[in-house]
Amino acid sequence: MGRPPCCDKIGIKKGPWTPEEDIILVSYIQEHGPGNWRSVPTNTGLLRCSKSCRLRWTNYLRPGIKRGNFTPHEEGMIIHLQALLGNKWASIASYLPQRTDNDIKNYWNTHLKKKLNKSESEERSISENMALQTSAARNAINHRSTYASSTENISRLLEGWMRASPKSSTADFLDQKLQNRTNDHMDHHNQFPYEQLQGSWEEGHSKRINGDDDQGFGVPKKISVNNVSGDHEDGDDDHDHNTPPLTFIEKWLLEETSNGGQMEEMSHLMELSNML
DNA sequence: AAGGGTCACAACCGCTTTTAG
DNA sequence: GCTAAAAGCGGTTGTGACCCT
Repeated sequence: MGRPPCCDKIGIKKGPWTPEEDIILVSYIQEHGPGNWRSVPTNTGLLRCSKSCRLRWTNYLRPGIKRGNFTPHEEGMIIHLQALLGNKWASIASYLPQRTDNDIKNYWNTHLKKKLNKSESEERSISENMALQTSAARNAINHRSTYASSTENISRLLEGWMRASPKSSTADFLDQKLQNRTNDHMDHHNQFPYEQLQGSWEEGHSKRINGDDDQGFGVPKKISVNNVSGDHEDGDDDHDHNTPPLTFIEKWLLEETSNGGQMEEMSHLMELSNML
């Protein structure tokens, strides 16, 4: 038959995680690595279901997560990607490696949706006067162009994003937290393998970006069909080693930045994305 | 200062897909 | 190949913080 049940539902704790629970979970993952979530509650004694442990790790405790305000660049990326991919938050998050899908989803629901609705209605009132086309695709394109022309030096930001070592605020925070709370127990700077965890995670991300991961996200793969050929054959070995090749969307963002608009190309892209 | 409204975000719920037995 | 649990994902909710009157 199937697998044994992961955890019985009786006695499962719900609600916000306490710092103590966080420490237990992080310590366990430090030792055993992420994965095999079924065994986490049993082995740690946490009164949480495996699902809750996984979510807590991926959305909050995982190293490399950037918290706090979204940069205009990130905001623009999300708007772009949402217009292209829809509410595929996990796929969108794969292009923003320091943000979680949950974070992006929350930011979209609380900030960007309202923002776009507002500007959309403003645009609609203008377009009524000017008798412009008001198809959703064109609206989306206009939003993107506004974004692109208003953000400063996106290509630099993107480059920074691609190269940034996610020595994260989360890691620092946890380091600090662990140090504060369990000062007597361990030497965190030596024992906490953030670099290892980050490394494996980055590798995974890089694979996804490159489309090498057979079990990776479907959407970027689809997009890679349209990928500009020659990305990998540009001959810059250092680039290949240090930064993943640019995907279709990343290239597009860079090009848009340098060319401030490209409405026709965008229309074409929207048509393409609608076909996918 | 107090109370009501709004916002932001962590966490949960439920559905779908993947995988182990 | 089938079944059932694990894992993944998107939608929704609960709650604390903040703002306004």
